[in-house]
Amino acid sequence: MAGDKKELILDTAIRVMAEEGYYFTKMSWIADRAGIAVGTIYNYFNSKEEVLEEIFAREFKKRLDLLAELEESPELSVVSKLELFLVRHFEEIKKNPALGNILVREKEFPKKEGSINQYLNQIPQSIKKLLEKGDEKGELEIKKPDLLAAIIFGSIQGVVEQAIKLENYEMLDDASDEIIKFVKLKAVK
Amino acid sequence: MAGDKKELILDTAIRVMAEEGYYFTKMSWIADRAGIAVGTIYNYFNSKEEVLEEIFAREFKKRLDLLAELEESPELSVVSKLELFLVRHFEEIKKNPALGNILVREKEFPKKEGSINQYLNQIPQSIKKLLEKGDEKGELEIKKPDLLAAIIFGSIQGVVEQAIKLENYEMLDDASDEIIKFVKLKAVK
Amino acid sequence: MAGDKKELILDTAIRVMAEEGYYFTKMSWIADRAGIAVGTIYNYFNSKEEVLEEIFAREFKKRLDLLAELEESPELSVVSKLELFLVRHFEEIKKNPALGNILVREKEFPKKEGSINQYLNQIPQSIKKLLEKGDEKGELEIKKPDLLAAIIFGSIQGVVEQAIKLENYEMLDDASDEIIKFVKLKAVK
Amino acid sequence: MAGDKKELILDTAIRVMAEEGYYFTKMSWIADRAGIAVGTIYNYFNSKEEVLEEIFAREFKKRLDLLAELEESPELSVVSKLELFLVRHFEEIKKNPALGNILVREKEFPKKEGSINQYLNQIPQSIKKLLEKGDEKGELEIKKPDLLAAIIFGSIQGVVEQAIKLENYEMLDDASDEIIKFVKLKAVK
DNA sequence: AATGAATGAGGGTTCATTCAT
DNA sequence: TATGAATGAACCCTCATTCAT
Repeated sequence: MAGDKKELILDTAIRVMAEEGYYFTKMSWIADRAGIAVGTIYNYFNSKEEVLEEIFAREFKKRLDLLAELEESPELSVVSKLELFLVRHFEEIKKNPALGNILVREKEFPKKEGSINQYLNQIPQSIKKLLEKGDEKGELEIKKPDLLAAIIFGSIQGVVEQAIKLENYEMLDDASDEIIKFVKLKAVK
Repeated sequence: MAGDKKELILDTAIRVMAEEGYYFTKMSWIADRAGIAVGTIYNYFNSKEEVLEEIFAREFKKRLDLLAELEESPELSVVSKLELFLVRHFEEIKKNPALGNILVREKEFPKKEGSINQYLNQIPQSIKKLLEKGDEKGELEIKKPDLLAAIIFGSIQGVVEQAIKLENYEMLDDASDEIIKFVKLKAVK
Repeated sequence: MAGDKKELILDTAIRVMAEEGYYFTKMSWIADRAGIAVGTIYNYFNSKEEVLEEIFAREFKKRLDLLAELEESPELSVVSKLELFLVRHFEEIKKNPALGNILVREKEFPKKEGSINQYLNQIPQSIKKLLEKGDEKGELEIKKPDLLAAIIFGSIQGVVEQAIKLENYEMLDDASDEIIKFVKLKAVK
Repeated sequence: MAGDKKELILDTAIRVMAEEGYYFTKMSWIADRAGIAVGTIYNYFNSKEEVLEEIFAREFKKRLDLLAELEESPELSVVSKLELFLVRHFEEIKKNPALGNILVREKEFPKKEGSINQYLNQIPQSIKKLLEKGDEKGELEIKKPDLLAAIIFGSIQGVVEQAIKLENYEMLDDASDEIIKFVKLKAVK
């Protein structure tokens, strides 16, 4: 019940923020769209920023959990792991493009530490680790893991961004295939 | 002289916004850092948003001009064109990372048409056109130009973003090479 | 039983308000400290202000009752009456300094008539009446009863205030003695 | 000019807060009464609380300066010093009773250190020091300086409070005389 | 009688923008 | 052109109060 209310607020916030952007979104709009009072939002969140943070925290947790899970699957090749990650990520975005929009766009919190930025950094970090593991195992040959991780993460973001902008969500179906081809360039034949 | 003042304001705005983010940046901070009065900014710009827009307009104009120029160079292969574009872009970012930071991060203007978004969309559009040209000429085989353009543009953004975050600007030197390898995957042998 | 709950609320309110001040005290804090729900407070009081009013009403009733009782004791001199009043008042404060703190500090209700101010005015009024009675009886010679009552009432408040601030409650033991010396200055020898 | 605006705000704030109490006073009322915009107040003060603090700081500074000045006048007896202090204080209150009202009433800031409370404590402290000096010099015999200072300070506050409540400002003319009689009780023969 | 989540009016504060000098 | 004090609409957040359970 209480969980439902928090969920309702988060879902509504995602929709409003996706349409308007975090900066333009007014707490009262979220309340109106959710059919509740402004004060109610503050029974579940301490601030507007915290609402956005919770969205990021939840979604990035999902991705990081998946990455962690994949990392501990010795039977899978690194390339397969990455592929599985991409497929799942794009599936999620397809289910909720509004969410993707936010995840891809809101990057304006350069100062505060315990915030959105910490999440935004963890994905490329994890991708980098995965690539390095592939190098160690002799599966891949990675000279510049930071660069490669940056490219892969950037590709993911770029695809989501364009898919939403062009409202062409089919693009997401082929995206993992295409990005993975790039990784395979580094495969030790 | 008047141009100098406008330039001073833009340069200062880039630095402040890169550090703080557009949203957090106060007009008075820009004025203080530039050593001028707030009112003076409004002699050269109509609003805070316009300052950001001018930054985007200038930088994207540079890139779009280059792309247009390249497009009209029949002697160059499409891959070379893209490569030249990437090299130049990363060079510019290396010269002024603060600028890169802004270009990559400020995406929160979903509503207004005549704004930042129009620029952010033109680059992938141009890349797409370039790829399609390559396909037409039989140089490349591009099945999904939107997707590929999204990946390339995303890669560019991702590299800049990580280079700035990790303060590893050498990454930018190798970035074009790496991204171009990906395009070459599509080359008709 | 019901009385106990009301008493519990008042006691808790006194403690919280003494620590934080009426303005800063939140109804939820009182509820938390009392181990009850906020709503329960509203079963016994109509508003936050009414809680404070009840505290004032009760404490001032005690003092005014005592003053009325003393007034009707023809066997006592006016000086003795005042002395008894002071002794009892300071005893009470010593028993519950938190209460004294509130009584002395909360004076911010200048507008509403049926409120705290009515009580705060009654004590100096009663002191004044007592002094005038002494004058009529030829026991004292009081030229400016308002002024003298103001000084006596102010002294009482001042002593309580400082005793609490300095956490020097022994000060209260000697206070009546000292203040009464002042009244004796007006005694017709 | 800038000083004038700050003075205007302070004067208006004193009047509004004297009528309504700090708690009830809205920043917009002060602005309206002063004929300026709300924002203008914030060009001179950082918060509502700071407005009140400045009022206290200024007025208490005047008193403390006077006390310090008197302390360094070896030709004056301690009793004369106290008398001069009282006379001046009551004169000031008579000139601006609204101010007196605030000084006497606003006591609700029990937590924050660098605030009103620091001032409210300094006066009794200074009076205490003065009394102790009198004792050292053999002019007075003070057994309990804390208590006596509390009584004197309380008397002062009480007189101001009643004078304002009863709108009987003549009371202030006789107040110093009366209070000083009390101090003289402690004079060595 | 007790609960505590929901309410929403209200207010302090911010800050882009203006304009008289 | 440059200035920077003045402006006031706008918005986040608070918290006393309510009421369905």
